[in-house]
Amino acid sequence: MPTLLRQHGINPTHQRIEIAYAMFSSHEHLCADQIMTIVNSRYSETSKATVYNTLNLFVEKKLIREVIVDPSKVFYDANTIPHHHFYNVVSGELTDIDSTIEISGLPVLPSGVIAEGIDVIVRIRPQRPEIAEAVA
Amino acid sequence: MPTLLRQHGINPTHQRIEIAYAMFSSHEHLCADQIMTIVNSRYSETSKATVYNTLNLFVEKKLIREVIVDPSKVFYDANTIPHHHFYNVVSGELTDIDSTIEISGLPVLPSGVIAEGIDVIVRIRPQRPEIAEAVA
DNA sequence: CGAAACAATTAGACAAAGTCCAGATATTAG
DNA sequence: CTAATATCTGGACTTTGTCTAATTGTTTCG
Repeated sequence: MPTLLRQHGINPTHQRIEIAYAMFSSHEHLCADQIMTIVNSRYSETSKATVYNTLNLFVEKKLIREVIVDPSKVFYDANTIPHHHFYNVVSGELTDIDSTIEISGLPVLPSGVIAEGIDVIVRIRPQRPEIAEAVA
Repeated sequence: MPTLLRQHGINPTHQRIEIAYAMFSSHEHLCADQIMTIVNSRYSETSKATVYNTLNLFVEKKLIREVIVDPSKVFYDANTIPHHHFYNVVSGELTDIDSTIEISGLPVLPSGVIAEGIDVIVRIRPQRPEIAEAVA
């Protein structure tokens, strides 16, 4: 893990290793708050500021990426290989789409800008939302 | 405008008409805060709570739709015809993609869920970000 | 070794978006 | 007119995230 951080130009400190470990061992999409809980679950203490700083640093260094689908919080994805997502608008659950999606008909970019990436989000909801809501 | 609201099952009150008017006369993507400014720019007073309640009501009644691209605020789109967006990650600007985009290779949905819609977001950034940042 | 110099972390104050609530106002029905 | 219902309001509150100033940790190098 320290090697992985160094490969991305990140000085591997204790807290950064813990946070990277949390990100890469969970194969879910976590938000800052969840990371903070995981990292502080044993006994150690990593501050909120450090969790946020570190996640932003990881994004900047392209170790992980942000997924913006929930109006109230950012998800982080340890998988930086281009792929897309299902987002359950009722439960807030975010999952990977495994198949390869082809997009055609993309327009020419406005001049002066370059593309940074394409996000495809398939918004889904339970067939019987009452049930899903009752469970939650 | 009252007719449009009624067609969507919305009781047209003074505030709701003002907010709908703001949404439909601007051909940009506005956020709650901007709507509030517009609606209160003349002399009238519409409270924050009403702006948020009304926008949520409009979304629920499918008069407008939410666009989630910015980690800190929700944009609203008066155009409910399926279409996709450019999002300038540096300036925060959100614009429509005019061309028709075809998506193939979509997976089967997980069982028990139905699709609500598909969002394609092409994230863009200025070629020389330093300049764009300096301007902003 | 020990003292600068620099990097990273921390607690807590702060900011912004959005929700909630209890009371005040409108509106409608009869 | 009055009761019932719908809507609106200010302000307190919550949540996510940022900022800052002080502290701690780590290098460097004489």
